[in-house]
Amino acid sequence: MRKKLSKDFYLRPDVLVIARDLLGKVLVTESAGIRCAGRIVETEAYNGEADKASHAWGGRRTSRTEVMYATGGVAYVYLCYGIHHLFNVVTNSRDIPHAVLIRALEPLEGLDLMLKRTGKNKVDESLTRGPGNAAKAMGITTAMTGTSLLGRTVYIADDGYRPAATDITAGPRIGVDYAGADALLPYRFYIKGHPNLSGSKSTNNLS
DNA sequence: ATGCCGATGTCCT
DNA sequence: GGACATCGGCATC
Repeated sequence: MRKKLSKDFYLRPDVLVIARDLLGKVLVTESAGIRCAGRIVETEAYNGEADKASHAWGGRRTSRTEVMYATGGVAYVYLCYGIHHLFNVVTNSRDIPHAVLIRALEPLEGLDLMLKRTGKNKVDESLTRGPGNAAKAMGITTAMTGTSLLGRTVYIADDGYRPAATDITAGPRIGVDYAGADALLPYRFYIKGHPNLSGSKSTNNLS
């Protein structure tokens, strides 16, 4: 039984708490009556204007990033390296550009459609590992940016699953070396040892 | 197991 | 023109 997360979940002021709470929740998309779902196993928090790794660093506003300043509970999807569509959840109040990047999923439902979208012929760990792959499998594109997460096409739900607190780990974000000291902040959250995690063994604290 | 490379839209200098 | 919240393939250790 899945219960869609309410607006209040996204309006909370601490994006780090939200990024952590999203671990174990279920991301759902629906298109042409077919549903796909995946459990969130890796996230990254982007902490607003003060965070040098964020697209909203220094209060930058462009047509691409404008949606980060919207009231929490909408999608921010942007094109990375001109190829990959990356899915983020916008949080906090209007004009506070907090967001959480969904970096990896455990596939749960709609596997046939995920395979079709990604052009793969079998389900393996790579199907939803990493933000580009996860969005592709779920059918998420930049066309969805600004979409409410309280609707039907894309949302996040709680099915009662709770990761063990001892399995939740925080570490530095991936691919943000340009952000100087902010690159070292432990803003990446993940379920320790999960097979769908992005990053290397060392970044996942596995020897 | 690790490292380099190319693909390429949006933003910045 | 260059950098970038990435990925898969191929080369090399």
